[in-house]
Amino acid sequence: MPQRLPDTSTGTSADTAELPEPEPESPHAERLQELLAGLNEPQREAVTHGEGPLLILAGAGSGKTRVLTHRVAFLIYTEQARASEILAITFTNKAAEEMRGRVERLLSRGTRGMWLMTFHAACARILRAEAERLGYTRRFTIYDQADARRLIRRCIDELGIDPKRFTPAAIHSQISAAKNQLHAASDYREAAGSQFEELVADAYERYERELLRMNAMDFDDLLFRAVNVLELYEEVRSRYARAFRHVLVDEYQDTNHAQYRLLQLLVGGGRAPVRGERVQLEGHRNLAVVGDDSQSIYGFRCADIRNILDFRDDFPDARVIKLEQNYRSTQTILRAANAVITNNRGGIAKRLWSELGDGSPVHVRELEDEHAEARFVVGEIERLVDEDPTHPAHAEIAVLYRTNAMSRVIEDALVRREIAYQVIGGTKFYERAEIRDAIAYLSWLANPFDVVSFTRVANSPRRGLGQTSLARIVAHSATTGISVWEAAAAPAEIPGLGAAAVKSLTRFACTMAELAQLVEQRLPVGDLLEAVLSRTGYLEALEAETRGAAEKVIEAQGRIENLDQLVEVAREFDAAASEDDDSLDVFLQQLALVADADSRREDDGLVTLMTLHNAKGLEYPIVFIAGCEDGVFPHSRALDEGALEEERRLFYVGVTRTKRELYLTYARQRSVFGSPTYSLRSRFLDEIPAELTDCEEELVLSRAAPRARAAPRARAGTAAWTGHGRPGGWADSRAPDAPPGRAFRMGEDVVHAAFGEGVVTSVEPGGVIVVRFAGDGSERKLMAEHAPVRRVRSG
DNA sequence: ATCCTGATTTTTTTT
DNA sequence: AAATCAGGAT
Repeated sequence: MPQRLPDTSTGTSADTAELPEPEPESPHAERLQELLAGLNEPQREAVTHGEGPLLILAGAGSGKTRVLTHRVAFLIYTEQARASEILAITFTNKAAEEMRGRVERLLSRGTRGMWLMTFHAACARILRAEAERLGYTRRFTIYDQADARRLIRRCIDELGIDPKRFTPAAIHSQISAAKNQLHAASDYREAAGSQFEELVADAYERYERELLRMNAMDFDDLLFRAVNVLELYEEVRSRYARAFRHVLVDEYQDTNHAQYRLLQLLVGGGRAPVRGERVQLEGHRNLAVVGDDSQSIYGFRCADIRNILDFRDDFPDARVIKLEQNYRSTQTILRAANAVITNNRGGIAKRLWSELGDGSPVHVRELEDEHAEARFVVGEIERLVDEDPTHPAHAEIAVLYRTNAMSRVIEDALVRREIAYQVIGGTKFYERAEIRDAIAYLSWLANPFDVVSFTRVANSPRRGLGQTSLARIVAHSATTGISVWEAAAAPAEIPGLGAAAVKSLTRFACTMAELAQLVEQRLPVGDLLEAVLSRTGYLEALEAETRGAAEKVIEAQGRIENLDQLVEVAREFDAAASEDDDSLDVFLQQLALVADADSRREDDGLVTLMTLHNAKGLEYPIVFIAGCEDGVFPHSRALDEGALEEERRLFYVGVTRTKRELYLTYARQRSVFGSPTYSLRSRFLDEIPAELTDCEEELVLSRAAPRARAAPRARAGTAAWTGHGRPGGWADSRAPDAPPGRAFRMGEDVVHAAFGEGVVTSVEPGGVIVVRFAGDGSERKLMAEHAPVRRVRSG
């Protein structure tokens, strides 16, 4: 918020570069000594770097967060920056919280005023202050993935696009990618080469119009619009650029183009101008980025690894510091990780080393199926906790997996053995229907144009306002240009609305008008939320269910509990928040950007379960990685898309979470979508030198022929044919490192020697693609490798 | 408008 | 196996 931005008009006098060595009599001298003690040489160099660009290449476990937090403290102690002049960006809320806590401990005081948050949160904050310049109000709504997808679905319905042929998800991911490259709808249209891309352009244009009309932004817009506003208004850009005298970015390898551009706008610098691109900006260039190209795992979110690889092109004078000493893992684990990652090409050479000794070998286990795997993991956890000489606590153990769906079986096994655990991520608190309903009520109160929230809430609880009535209300608001709120307030004006619907809507609008009064009166959001839940009849409807049919009772009770929890969250917010005029907006913004309420707890005697992606940045003495099978990890879809190297980096991330004991397990058989699938052990397992593992038979065989053991199992995989009509299983998709050009993607235009032109409507495991042909409209499954089919060059 | 049922689809990964 | 969807009956 601009009013909170410090006045930095006073120039830069004493607080510039030259003070790595503190004056002995400086008031902070003692604290500075303390701060720098215990850092190794390169770490200290990074922490005490003065002004100007800084690239820290930080291998896994090399004390990256330590360097960042200490650097922030250093900047403040040496008075190179005040708290409010620091912008420190992380990728996840979890990381931001972690960092805030550690900085507070270092400074032994609060960090208020410091912008320590995710990219998205920082952008949202900038936009709440500046969005009016772009035609939004400051109370704009943030649509999450699900909301955005609903809206896209409506757009493509209205365009008459067959949602079977082009799914909302496929179109959304195209639009999302475009936004992350800072391509507006018009840019996308210009570049569109295929029929599919033309359709996406139509959808994109409409979607954008709708978002603006609804005064709403999706996640990608937060970045895109923030960049827009900084590019369009030099005065805004320079204000923020001056305000943030030091910008620090964690996980820089995961930045995408929009994020990259945002940073350039804030600090100046940038690559040589590309045609049509405005680069080369004035600025203080106090940008410190930390990252590890080997841990880049967000390519699917348009992360561009070149941002870190080319940092020195952007800032030729950048100081580059490598952190290569690992303080986390045993030598064995590091060797295993390094051995795997060397199979990737390119990247920045690093020599990670550790003084922690060899430790145990990597434990590799083959199990019959996912249930046996889960039992093994749980049994081993019990054994370690009871028998291991180090007596690890449950909290020191993490179980990692590739996809959220895999947690279930492991959870079951843990429950059976009565071991307490926590799942990070997965089914998120805020994705539950009742929570989303409650939030939608609040969103519509805050933003009367928010059609998505209105349609979610209007008939929940049941008020007899079905699809047809809702469509009429929305259409009326669109044609007359009034907000849905206003449209709903005057039901009689809406053409075609039935008498019953008019009556019902009148009542509903009245209730909402009353609640809007409460918003006007600045009721604390906790109280407001309670009022919403009771006056709209939402809670009542749920309570009615607890007295109804037996099966639904438990569920309804759970929902009520969840809502109580949300009220609790709101009350905590009220307690913490200052007396803001717009607390409802701030609260909603916070909810939109914080993924899960039940966040990670420590020292709680809980085993932790999470996806490999969620594990980034964390460490555990004991780590299990389950599902090390080709097709699962590396994921079959990643293989199809030629993203093997990214999967390998993900594996690297998983392995390097481990301090001491690493378990890699795989199952010969696993149920996928309810039907049994046979698979081979992950190729990544074979990339670990056998002498580092405890699987002795493997040692002999895999030296001779790495796939020797796998081969017979490939034949065992013949059962896949008898199994459940998934011919080939993963075995065929195994064509190692297939050139990325080979893989077909959904929506691509292709031409077949016999059937003519068509479009890829789905990509299946085993190199099978489904193509719908324009000629006769037929849909056929083809083996991508062998069928006489090729991609039509778009354009 | 709502509810039921059978069919179809879903699983990457996250802000 | 679970969740969502489409179509039809009430």
